[in-house]
Amino acid sequence: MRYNIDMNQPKITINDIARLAGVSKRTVSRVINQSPKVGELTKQKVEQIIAEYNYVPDKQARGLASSRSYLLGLIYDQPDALYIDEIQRGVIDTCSQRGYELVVHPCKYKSDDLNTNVLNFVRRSKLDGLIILPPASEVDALAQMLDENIVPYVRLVSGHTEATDKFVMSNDRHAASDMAKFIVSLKHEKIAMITGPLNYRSSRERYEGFTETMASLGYPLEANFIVEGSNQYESGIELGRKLLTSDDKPSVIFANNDEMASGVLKAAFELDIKVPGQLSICGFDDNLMASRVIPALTTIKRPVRQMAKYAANKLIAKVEGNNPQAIIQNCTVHPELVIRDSTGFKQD
Amino acid sequence: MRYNIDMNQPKITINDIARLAGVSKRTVSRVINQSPKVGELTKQKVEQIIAEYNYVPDKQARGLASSRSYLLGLIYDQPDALYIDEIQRGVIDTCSQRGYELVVHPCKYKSDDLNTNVLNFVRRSKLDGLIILPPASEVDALAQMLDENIVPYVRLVSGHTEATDKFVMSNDRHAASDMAKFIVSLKHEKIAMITGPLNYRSSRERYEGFTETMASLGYPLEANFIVEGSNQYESGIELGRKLLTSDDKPSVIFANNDEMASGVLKAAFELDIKVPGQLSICGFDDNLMASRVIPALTTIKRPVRQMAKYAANKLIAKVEGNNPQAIIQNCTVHPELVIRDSTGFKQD
DNA sequence: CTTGACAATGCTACCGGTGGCATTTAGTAT
DNA sequence: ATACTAAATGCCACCGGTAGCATTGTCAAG
Repeated sequence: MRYNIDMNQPKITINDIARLAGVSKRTVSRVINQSPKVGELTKQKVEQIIAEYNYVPDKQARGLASSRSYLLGLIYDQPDALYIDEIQRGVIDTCSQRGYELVVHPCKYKSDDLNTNVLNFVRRSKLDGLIILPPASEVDALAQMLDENIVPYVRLVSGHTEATDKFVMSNDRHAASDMAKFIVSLKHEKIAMITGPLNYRSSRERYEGFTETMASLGYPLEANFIVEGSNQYESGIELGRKLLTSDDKPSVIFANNDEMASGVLKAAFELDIKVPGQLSICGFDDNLMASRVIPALTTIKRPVRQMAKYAANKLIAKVEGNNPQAIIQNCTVHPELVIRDSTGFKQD
Repeated sequence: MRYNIDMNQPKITINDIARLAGVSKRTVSRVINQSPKVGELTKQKVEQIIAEYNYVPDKQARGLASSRSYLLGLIYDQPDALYIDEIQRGVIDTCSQRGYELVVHPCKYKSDDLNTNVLNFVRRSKLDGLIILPPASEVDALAQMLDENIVPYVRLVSGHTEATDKFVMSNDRHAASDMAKFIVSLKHEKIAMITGPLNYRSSRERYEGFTETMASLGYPLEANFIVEGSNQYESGIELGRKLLTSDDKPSVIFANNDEMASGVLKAAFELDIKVPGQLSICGFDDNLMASRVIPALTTIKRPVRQMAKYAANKLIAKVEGNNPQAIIQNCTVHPELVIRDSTGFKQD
């Protein structure tokens, strides 16, 4: 069996290519870097030789000379492995197309030394840029530090911002609004929401999108039907239990994410409340669990992979500096309602 | 606000350290690489300066000169994001301690060009070594190719092998055997198993461990109570449905993994079969879902993080070449039974 | 026919380390 | 004291690229 590449045979370098093409290495370098000041003819000649010998410039040498690494970093904290996995695959897709590699870096976003930690990470491997996932992406101090140190980055966030060069956005507000409309269409009137931590932008977006739409449709949420959770499963259980054991029970609970929605489901089960018969439950994210849980959750699906690709492309555009267009392109993504089995018409 | 590191201020290099310590850069290099041929006194002096100036050698320069990259690659395919996330965190833990970075590389393990793909990956970034996750870790052709190309690697697998220098192992057989004993202790007699694809080593280990122990305890499984699944959720639903609609129903189903066990649970729900009342269900892996599903699954927990650390340490040992001890150390991990709500005594 | 301007290409000094070999220093046997 | 050897350290070429500047070539304007 043969492979295209044989690491045993001495690696060909830019010098070899230069010699074979009968030009100087400087010219080969120009071709590699798509410099405009190369004769069309020479360019073709060199490119042909490069292709013929399957030459790939050495990233380390390139990096050493140009202080670049062709390495992108992914900063995340989130315990939601499914989300991260999806992101990674999306980023890697476009990374490998464009000659970059992805280095992953989990961290605790609310630790005091987040900044130092991340900066060290960048510095250790001379990373060319960073993609930052929520909730770390919401830490402005981090972004500011990166700005100060001239480290290119792209943040994935919920909500809208004008700084399109630094964000890939998800219109969670609109999606939450859709959820509100859907719930109203089911004739429910006693509606509760378990929000995420309201210091998170994503939580606020969803919360506001939902409650505002609800109000505008004539069903403003009662104060005691709005509770703030932690986005954790356990929090869903606890708050679900609380909502479902009060005298005045809601007939539908919208949770800020699927984790908590699953928790609510668990609480309902414990309390012997039928879903969706006596209670409808909705989540947000459409993570894997959402469809595995019984009954499967009605939720909102974000095009996570797409966001990842947007982010990678934008970041690479920033790193490479050409194509200013791509840098400022508005990358906003629109999550969609997914109706499954955890919701139903109001029963009396 | 100040950070330890300021990327704006010119980076200090080995030359600076050499000058400050009053020695040649070669000596500093020796200190960095822990060469034994440095005087104790000079060594301390240099180390002190290094610490004082927070000097970190440039990976690219180092790599260029020594043809190393301080980058480790993680090869995986598996759709189980939770598993991958856990592995990543484990690997990264030890990586960062030892000065390495992790580059991730998802791929389709049964594609024809797996070998070329992986080799390209290694070559592109001059990776120092590879950690290979199942099922890609079971592809011998891949390992062989890596051997031929002198790429260090460690494979994570289920089962045992003597080549302790190339594997981190999980004793799934023993764990499956424990599961068998547990089930027998619950007085069940009609026992079914949904295996994984039997061309996977892990599936065979679990299958054999379970059925052999069952037989030795006097409850050999009937042929029609052994069915082969794909490890996917859907497969669990389908096979669960099949087993539970036959005339002769099992009172317990052991699935090769939690994904399929969840599928079985779903099937039971559809068929209005109570779990664990009428049917007990067990899984394997203890992935996140196992505890979220209702009822929570009795399953087997692998110390995944630990395996990841073992793998990273072994790989680094191979890469660095010193410490032959660590290279051949037997890294076998023992998964444990986790009893939750999906199993119960046989009812009549 | 010169000269200038611009395009195309080459020369070469780095980038920040490593490693082979030379050199210096110190310790030991004779 | 002298020669010899091992330990400690320095010198310098090199890893494979990039980039500033020099050089060569071409064509049009003067």
